[in-house]
Amino acid sequence: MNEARAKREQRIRDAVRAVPVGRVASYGDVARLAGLPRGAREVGRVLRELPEGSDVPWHRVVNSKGEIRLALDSPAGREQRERLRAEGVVIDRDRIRMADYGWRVDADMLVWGLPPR
DNA sequence: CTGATGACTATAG
DNA sequence: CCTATAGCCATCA
Repeated sequence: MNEARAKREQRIRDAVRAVPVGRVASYGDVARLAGLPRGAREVGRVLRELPEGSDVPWHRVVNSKGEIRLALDSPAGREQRERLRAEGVVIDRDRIRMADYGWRVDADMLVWGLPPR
């Protein structure tokens, strides 16, 4: 029905799947990784629509300031904090220090000995 | 088509 | 840190 849309959504989910355990990425980061530099908002929509039990690590996506945007008291909000803490991500005063846990694609690639570019 | 919406973001004060 | 403002863009009523 809507090929283009399905394709974009798939790319966004794949980009989120690329975020390593114990690291987080912003909506904008994910959008860029998915080839949609202006698609931060769409990333949010796609995550919001993920089916229960999806293998997409949606909890590793936060805003550019390192804040979790789901309500603190909501089930999903608690779930996100829970999962992140379980992965070793420190949430200090309701936010995550991106300097420490933000996924730096280039640096990680070097560490993993991947694409030189 | 129009206007409202929003798991967004950058910038200015 | 906070508020305001302005871009952004797919989606929906």
